[in-house]
Amino acid sequence: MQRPFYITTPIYYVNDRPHIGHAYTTIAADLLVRYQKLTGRETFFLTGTDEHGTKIAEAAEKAGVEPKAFCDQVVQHFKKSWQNLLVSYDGFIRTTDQKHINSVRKLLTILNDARTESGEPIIYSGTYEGLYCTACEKFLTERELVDGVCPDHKIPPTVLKEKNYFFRLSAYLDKLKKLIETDQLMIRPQERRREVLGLFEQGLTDFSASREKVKWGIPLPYDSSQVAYVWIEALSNYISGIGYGDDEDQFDKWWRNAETVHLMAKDILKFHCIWWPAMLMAAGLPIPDKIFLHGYFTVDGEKMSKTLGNQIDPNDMIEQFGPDATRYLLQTQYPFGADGDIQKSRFVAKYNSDLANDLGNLVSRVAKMIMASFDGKLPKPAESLDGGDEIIAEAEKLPETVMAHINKFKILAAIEAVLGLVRTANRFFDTNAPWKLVKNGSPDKAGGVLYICAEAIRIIATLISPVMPSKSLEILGVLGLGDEALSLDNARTFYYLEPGCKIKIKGSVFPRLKDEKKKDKTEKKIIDNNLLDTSEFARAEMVVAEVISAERVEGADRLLKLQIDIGSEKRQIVAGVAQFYTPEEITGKKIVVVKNLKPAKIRGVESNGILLAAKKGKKLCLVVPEGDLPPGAAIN
RNA sequence: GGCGGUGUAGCUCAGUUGGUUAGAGCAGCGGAAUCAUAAUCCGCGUGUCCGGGGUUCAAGUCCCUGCACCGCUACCA
Repeated sequence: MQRPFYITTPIYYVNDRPHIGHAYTTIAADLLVRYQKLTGRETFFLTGTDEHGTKIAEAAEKAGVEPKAFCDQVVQHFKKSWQNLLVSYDGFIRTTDQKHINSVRKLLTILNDARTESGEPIIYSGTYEGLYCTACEKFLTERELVDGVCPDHKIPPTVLKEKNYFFRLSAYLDKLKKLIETDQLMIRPQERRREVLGLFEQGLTDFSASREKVKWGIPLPYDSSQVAYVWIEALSNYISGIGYGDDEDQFDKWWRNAETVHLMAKDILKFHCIWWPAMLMAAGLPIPDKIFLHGYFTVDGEKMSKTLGNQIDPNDMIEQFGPDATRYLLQTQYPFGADGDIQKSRFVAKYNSDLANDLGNLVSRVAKMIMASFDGKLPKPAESLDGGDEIIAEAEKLPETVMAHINKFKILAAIEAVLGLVRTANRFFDTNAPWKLVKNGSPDKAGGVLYICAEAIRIIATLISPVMPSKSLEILGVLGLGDEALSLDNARTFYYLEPGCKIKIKGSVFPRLKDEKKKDKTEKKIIDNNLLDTSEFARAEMVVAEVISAERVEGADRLLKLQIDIGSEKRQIVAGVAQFYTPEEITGKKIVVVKNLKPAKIRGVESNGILLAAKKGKKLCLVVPEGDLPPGAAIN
């Protein structure tokens, strides 16, 4: 008997609607769990939402509702999206659920009482020092500051200390490192595992376990003036969602006795691969078995961004391709785990070649011929068909091949293996040409060809069902089967279909799509939102300037410090062009600068203005006046 | 600059612990067939496996080095 299988996605922060990134991870998890289910394994799939924190509280206030009510609304978008994408989770944990809160409080209590092997408390009190904006009532990172002031309130933050509890991560580092090295905590892909091990070399410090100033959160059981730190709270969802502190039997089953897998994108590597196992060790709980971190994708070679207008909305894809093909297309763009590029132009081509031409057409030609030549009844198998033994062998071997890939998270390889059988079946159909056999008076032989193809289709539909759950059922329906047929065991055995069973097909399973480009609509929308008033544009005072001298800024490889002449005066600016221009090259050039920009300090160097340059990918060019104009000439 | 990654056919990528003539899909060209969603099937690729060293009987596959690119990170007003 196999161990039960437990898989999670991260919980998603509800300050955002679900986007393609969320969808990608969640579809992958759903697909992996469905494959496990095919083998007959008991499975549990947990996803959910992260709903605490200052940002949420603020967003709720803006919307004029209580935080909880605000979250309730956003959560519906997530649930709806997952439903639309055929994601079938077993648990949906919200960090505002009472059972989550209870669970976190239990964990915190245990951690607070626990001691390290050398007898030190795991949780200790310390001070956190940071930049605090009194108007926001929150700590800001240096990165968030604009010109050294709070971007919202334009006031400088004060350096403030607050009491925090800390988690003694340092006590677990050696042990944890060994667990990772020995794969007892299996981190995949390998490059991510190396990255984690690299973090140990770079030094890891204890982290905050609580915050004092945050209000929307879970108060510590032992100090109600503090709230559990976001990562402590969020990571706990993986156990609160399966009964920790609530239903011990369930927790035993899914955490202590199951194979536990966390799936996520690589950005949250440190928290999951280091903090989370350390917390569990401190609490005396088992660590997860596997952590898989998939990569990031770009769209048409560029990072997704609103200004580029190259985002992919899962809902748009569903509208164009349907939920099954959307899942298929997203998972076949590049290998799972690696970084990759999604090219929208490939969607239609891939859909047509794989799904319409190969799979859909196979189903169609086989079913229609059975209907036309065999009265819609599945004919009997026949002997000695050209390539018959080979296709049967390939089909019977396929379940093992597919699962071997899936168990290594090689989703693309698994899918391609299934598609291989589709191609074999089309080839088999062609070489035996049953339509000729019918005409030549060998209907039995023709029937045998069709029987083998029908069986291949059944096995294909079963093995692709985790990727395309509803389309697979539609295909099985053509063969007169339902979801009871969906199991790996059934896929392993040929001659499952009874000769004589009714075969019927209505339309096309995957109708061919026209390859046309009609995305102008969305592009226009984005431009409209960005329209400027003439007066707004005029606020930027641009002038021609001459570079008098230039030098590199020490310790920064992108920065040049420029002394420039703007006619009325000489001033200094800092520009991020060092990778494209040497100081010598840029000296003497006439450039365009915005002169009425707030002064700023960059890398400790004062900058009074910004120069104009055009950049695309790896190329950057200064914007220069086409003719000869003196410094100070205004640009309108 | 630090850490990590990548570099194989026009494009997207496979190439397992080093071992025979380096593969697949897509696109392209030519042909066959007409059951089927103008879908399918067959044939066609001498690719400096980024460059340079090295280890080895043997390297796309290991080691060193250089270059290019990507991600995170610091700095990009």
